[in-house]
Amino acid sequence: MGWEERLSEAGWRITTPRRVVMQVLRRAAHPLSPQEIHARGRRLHRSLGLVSVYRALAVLEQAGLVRRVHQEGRCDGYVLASPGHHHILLCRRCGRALEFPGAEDLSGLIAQVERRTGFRVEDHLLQLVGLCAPCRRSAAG
Amino acid sequence: MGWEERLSEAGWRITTPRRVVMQVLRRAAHPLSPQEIHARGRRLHRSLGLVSVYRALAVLEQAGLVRRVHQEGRCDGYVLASPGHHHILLCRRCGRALEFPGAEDLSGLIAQVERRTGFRVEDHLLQLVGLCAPCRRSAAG
DNA sequence: ATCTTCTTGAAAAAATTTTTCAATAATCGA
DNA sequence: TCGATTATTGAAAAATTTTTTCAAGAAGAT
Repeated sequence: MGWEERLSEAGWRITTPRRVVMQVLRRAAHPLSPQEIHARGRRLHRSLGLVSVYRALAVLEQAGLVRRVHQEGRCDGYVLASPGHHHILLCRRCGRALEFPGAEDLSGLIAQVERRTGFRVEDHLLQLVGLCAPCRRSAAG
Repeated sequence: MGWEERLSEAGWRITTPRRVVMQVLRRAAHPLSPQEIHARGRRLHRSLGLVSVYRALAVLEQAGLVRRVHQEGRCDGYVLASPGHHHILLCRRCGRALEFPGAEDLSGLIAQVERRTGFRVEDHLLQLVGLCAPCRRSAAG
């Protein structure tokens, strides 16, 4: 099922700003801030307003089509999100963001946490930071 | 080793704003924004400026004494950080933040990621969201 | 006690995000 | 395909958050 269909089924309209944001993120090699999305988006749709980028991101994030990336210094980056749970791999050199599928891998850890703390874990945010394969090869750490 | 010593050894001075921020966070039951830290801090030190809170947080974070908490909507919350690597447990009901020690628990997952993607994982950010023990008992989901 | 230099607080500037509102465009039903 | 309905847009303004600047003040070393 395509993203447009998913948006529709969630009750949202398919509009030009939303299409443009998706397209910009699809082509992006690394997480983009609203400003960056706006700048690139205008090349596809001249009259695109920054406000609409903010609004589109909010809607797309709610629909699970887009994901916010959390970094030390900045938390304003967005990437495309595949359906299902994924972890994020962030390359500290080229900035590329990769998705890594699966949530089961954490079940052992989560069970341990629940046992020791009495916490009931419902969700999680996992981001791994390091060097992607190409950057590993081409560079001195 | 106390935090003051750790700060000193890292080359920073022990100042009133930094002391106040630490004290406020020590007493806090949940992550606080710079604004909130400022408001509470002024009760301990009248002339405390908001700018100094921002600056103190930056320094304390660099020194590993304070940690920023990343949430869906807001990423401006800070909590005290214990030495060593910890994961964060966030209660979605009362907002409390707990630390959970250990990084080894992820080694299996990390090895798997490295094997499958060629990524070299150097660091990670893991936050678990759910219900803490008291909230589990006292509340309907 | 004094000197050096890091740090502070206030004001201002910059940057980011949200609100408002009339105009526009997406979807639905005929 | 054409209207009618209503969500959505873009621009301006407002609100909020964060950073910069700089003279005055305080921390730490001698």
